[in-house]
Amino acid sequence: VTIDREGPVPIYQQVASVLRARIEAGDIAPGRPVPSEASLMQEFEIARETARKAVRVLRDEGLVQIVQGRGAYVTGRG
Amino acid sequence: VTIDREGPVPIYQQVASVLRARIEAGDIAPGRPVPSEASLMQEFEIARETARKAVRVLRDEGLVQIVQGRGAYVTGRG
DNA sequence: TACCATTTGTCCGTATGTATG
DNA sequence: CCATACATACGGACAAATGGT
Repeated sequence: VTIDREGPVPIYQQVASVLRARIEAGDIAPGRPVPSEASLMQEFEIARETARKAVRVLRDEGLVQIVQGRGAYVTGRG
Repeated sequence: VTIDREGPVPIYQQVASVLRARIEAGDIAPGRPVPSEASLMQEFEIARETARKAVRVLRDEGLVQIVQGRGAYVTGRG
C-alpha cells in the first residue's frame, strides 16, 4: 500500500483510508488494535502527528476506540 | 552544567552532550550505567521523553547500550 | 511462591515552533 | 490566511524486564 505525497489528498486521509479498508475487510477484527502510531510511522514513513491524525479520523467515524496507554481498538466495521 | 532552554540546540542534544563529555572524560567508566531517566529528569529538570531521547543519542553513537529493566551502560569511550 | 522497587518500553494527550504550499 | 507536516517538549498512564525481599 503506497501513499501519494504529491496528490491533493492529505497523507493522514490516505493512511486512514488504508486502515479503514483493512477494518472493513476484516483484516483487523473488532476488539483488535490497529497498528500503533510507531508502526504507522514506520510503515508509511510519516510523522507521529500524521499517524495520530489518521487514527483520529477513524475514531471520529466510530470505527475505533482510542485507549490511552493501550492503543486504538476496532469497535466495529461501520 | 546548565541547559539553555532558549537557544537553537534541542534540550535532548544538550543533555546528550553533557553525558558524552562525562563518558569521554572517564567520569562514567565502561560497564557503568549512565544516570537513569528519572535521575536525568531531576538533574536537568526535563521531561522523561527528553531524557530518553538524550540517552538514545548516545546509543545511536555506540557509546552506551540500553537494557530494559537495568539501565544504559557505557560500552566505550568512542 | 508472591510481592515490590527500579528501570526501560510503549502508549495517548497536549502544546509550541518551524516550514511549506 | 490556512491546512498540512515535522520536530521538539512536557505530562500521564500502563506494560515489561530485572533484581531483590
